Amino acid sequence: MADLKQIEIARLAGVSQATVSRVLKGDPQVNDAMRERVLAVVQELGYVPDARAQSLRSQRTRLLGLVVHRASEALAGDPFFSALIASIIEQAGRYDYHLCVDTARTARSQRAIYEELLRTRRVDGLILVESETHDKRIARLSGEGFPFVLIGRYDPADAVCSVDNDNVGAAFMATDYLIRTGRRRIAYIGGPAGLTVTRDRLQGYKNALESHGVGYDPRLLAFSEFSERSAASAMTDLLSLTPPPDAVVGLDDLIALSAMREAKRHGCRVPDDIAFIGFNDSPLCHYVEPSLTSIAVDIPALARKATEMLIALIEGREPQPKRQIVPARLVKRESA
Amino acid sequence: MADLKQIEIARLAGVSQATVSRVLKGDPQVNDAMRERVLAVVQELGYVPDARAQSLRSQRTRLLGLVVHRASEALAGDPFFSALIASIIEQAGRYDYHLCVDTARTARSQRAIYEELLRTRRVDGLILVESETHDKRIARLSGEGFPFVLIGRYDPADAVCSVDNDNVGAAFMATDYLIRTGRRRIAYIGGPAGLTVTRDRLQGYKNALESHGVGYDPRLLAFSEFSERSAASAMTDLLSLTPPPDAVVGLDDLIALSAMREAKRHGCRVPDDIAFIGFNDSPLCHYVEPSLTSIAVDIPALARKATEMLIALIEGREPQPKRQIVPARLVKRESA
DNA sequence: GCTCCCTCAGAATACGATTGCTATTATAGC
DNA sequence: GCTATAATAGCAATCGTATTCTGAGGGAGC
Repeated sequence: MADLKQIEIARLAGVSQATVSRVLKGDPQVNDAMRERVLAVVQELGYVPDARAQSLRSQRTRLLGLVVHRASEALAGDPFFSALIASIIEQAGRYDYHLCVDTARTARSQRAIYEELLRTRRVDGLILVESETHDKRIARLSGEGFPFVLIGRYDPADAVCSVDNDNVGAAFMATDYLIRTGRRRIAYIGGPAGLTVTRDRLQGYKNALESHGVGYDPRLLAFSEFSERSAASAMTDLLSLTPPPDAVVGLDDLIALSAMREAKRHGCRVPDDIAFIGFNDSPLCHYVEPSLTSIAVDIPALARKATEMLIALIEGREPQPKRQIVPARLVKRESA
Repeated sequence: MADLKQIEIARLAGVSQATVSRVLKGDPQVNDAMRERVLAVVQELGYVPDARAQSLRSQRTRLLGLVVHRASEALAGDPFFSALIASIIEQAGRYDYHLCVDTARTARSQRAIYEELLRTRRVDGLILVESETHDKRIARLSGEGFPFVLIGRYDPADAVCSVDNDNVGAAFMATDYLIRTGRRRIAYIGGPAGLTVTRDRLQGYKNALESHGVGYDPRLLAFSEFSERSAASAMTDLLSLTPPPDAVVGLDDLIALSAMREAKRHGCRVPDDIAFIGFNDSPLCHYVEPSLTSIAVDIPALARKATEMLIALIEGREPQPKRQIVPARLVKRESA
């Protein structure tokens, strides 16, 4: 059953191996009668071509690589990644590609990823997620002309293919919603100040304030590390203002959630006294109390665009545009 | 830089291509001086062998396949899978293997997995997660002698390699704990009835009841899909019993949380009126209110054993024993 | 000095599928 | 009837590496 080769099919069908190959590739230069004959044998024996040989000959593995720049422990707890992986698998499958996933946490494994996946031609292209310290790698990738696409990072300066959420628009949406529902002293708790995502969402926040003529108060800005304590402490500071904020836009669900907890601990009622909005619409949002209103990132769209761009690159087409933005969506729950 | 072949290295080092191959494979039958000479050229040019050619020649791709029998939407929200994937990647990497992930939910994708991954020899072996008990594919895999390992399923009858949590023991632990803390009408919300994990945990639940002489009431059993709605609806049904349950063992954290939420919506106080225990100890458990007591599954151990067994099979060693059990641990929080 | 053995590197081949080129046949056009 | 043309299948080279086979060279032992 297993371990059949084209040449055996050819022998049994009384044709040459080249003909079997042509039939399987759907080559029109094959007579119908002969095609039938070959297909009958293929069907009967359940022959499937050997991907290894095809890869060598065609110089294509039909394998995409997904590299996540995060330690596996951090990856482990984050549902964003299982969603992303699942979506990419699904999209890749539509084009007969498979997905090879790797994490690049240590320096050693970073080298490993790039060398072992890419230079060895094990995959036809790469999708990179959450790359931060990789500037040199990206330059190298571009330099070698290897097909790759970034998710969640962009650099207007370079002509690299990327897909990202509409962070400015998403923060605008959150802030706009809060203003429309009567909030006026809206605080923003960002992540580390250096991150693009922190800056972009701050911009969206400011845009919304301005578009409604709501005054911008820099004291309502806070920047937090990605830790529960840091977010809680930022919240405490905000609550000491007079008057205190009546709403908070958090950089992500965990920051918003930690802030919300802290506010409750200070006796604030949510959403009556103060409203909260997070980002990512993680499963967490459903389960906390009050449930957290959040800006949903359209992960399937992110995956679809990234996959399609990458496959286009692999197959020699030039994707237009090189940078794609996926719109976000407000998921209203109890906290705002 | 790219697209170097052994033969070019050979030419530059003034040796034959075979020698280059030998040096790279660490063949001892090669003179030190010549080895140095070759390695110098390899280093300088940054040559890496082509994995496609190696695969064809060696009949090994050094790629493991991970097949998850769940729709991508269900996979998406579940942190268990990102943890599992991350751990398997890490373990596989220690043996210089990479991981190819696929989902198998639709008939089309099932065919895709088995035909395209395995029969095409695209991967050297498979790890199957959450396969249903009556899976014909598994019989076929065994029949064709392909290396594969099951996670979360076993069948004492067949000699298939598998790794599983101690589901019976874990559910026993949960139920036993509830009984010891005074609960008597303990409900069990399983997943789909065909899954081994559903059955095993049910068994552990029954064992605990029996060992304490607590009566077993089949009306306290419910089976849910992996969706919030389904779990909530199961909970609603359970609450309509008289008397209602005073505790719930959920198949996983998401099911337990959905049920807990639903119970609270019905006015139940947790844990006073009703206690909840989930499985997987996902990050979620910390953040909900009350925080969820959960049975922690040792995912890294699961991944390590599965990966090691699979690689053993691939490399022709017979793993002993064929079935491995990973113990669980109770993480006590507020909900029970 | 000769044989024997041992070490080691090169030549040749295999892995299984694809594809450019060629050979054959059929058909048409004159 | 003969050539031009098209249709179609086969031959053989090729993809880049691993490995078997072969042979050259050197040292040891008599």
